[in-house]
Amino acid sequence: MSEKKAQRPIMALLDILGQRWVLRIIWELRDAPLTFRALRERCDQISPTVLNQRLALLRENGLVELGDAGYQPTQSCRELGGILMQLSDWSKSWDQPSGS
Amino acid sequence: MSEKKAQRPIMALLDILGQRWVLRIIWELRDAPLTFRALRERCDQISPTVLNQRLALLRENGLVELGDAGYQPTQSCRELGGILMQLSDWSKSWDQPSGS
DNA sequence: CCTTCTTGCTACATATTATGTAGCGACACA
DNA sequence: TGTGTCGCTACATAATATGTAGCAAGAAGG
Repeated sequence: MSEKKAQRPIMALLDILGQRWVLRIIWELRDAPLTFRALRERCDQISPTVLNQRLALLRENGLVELGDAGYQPTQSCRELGGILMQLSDWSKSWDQPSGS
Repeated sequence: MSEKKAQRPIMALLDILGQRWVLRIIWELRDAPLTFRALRERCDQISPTVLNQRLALLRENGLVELGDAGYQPTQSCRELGGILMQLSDWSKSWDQPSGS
């Protein structure tokens, strides 16, 4: 496949989080486990192809796991989710443009 | 263009940060301003087409600005960069897979 | 004026990635 | 034997990124 892997952890992390839908998936799993299909609905009906690719990636990297109730963040990822909560807080005071 | 804009701030933010190279760009600008070309080099020679698109996006959203010394994060974005630093800290204790 | 830098950025053909829709195989309940 | 769910796959089409070349503008020197 000839894919190069980032050397420093932060680079590897940014590589993963920077992929489309990844941040969103982690965000949607923040509260309760979701089934594959429920997760699709939360993510604007993302195509199952990509959702599966992302979930595989997140599972390989120990961020998400599939339990009885559906997909859920691992213990490790829950700390990461806490950081996303800070993003949420920050975004509330963020001065967005009012739509071109 | 028919692009839909996310309603809640966090969604809008995740939409932006979830685009390829965006997290990386913000990360690379954390210390000192960088010129367009210097930024390209830092980002593994990302194609100028995409770099320009992302910089335009970040500028429209008040996250990055072009000063005399090059591109730099806005005051607002510097807080966001602080959150990325937490990601960096977290990544150090993150248990990555040892390469397939 | 004429080079020779560097700057931000654009053009465009090619390659990679995502979307949308249909549906499979397994399991549960009736 | 239906009817429902589940995770997930196939595949054609559309959207996005890559890689390379190069333009126009500004500064510095001769």
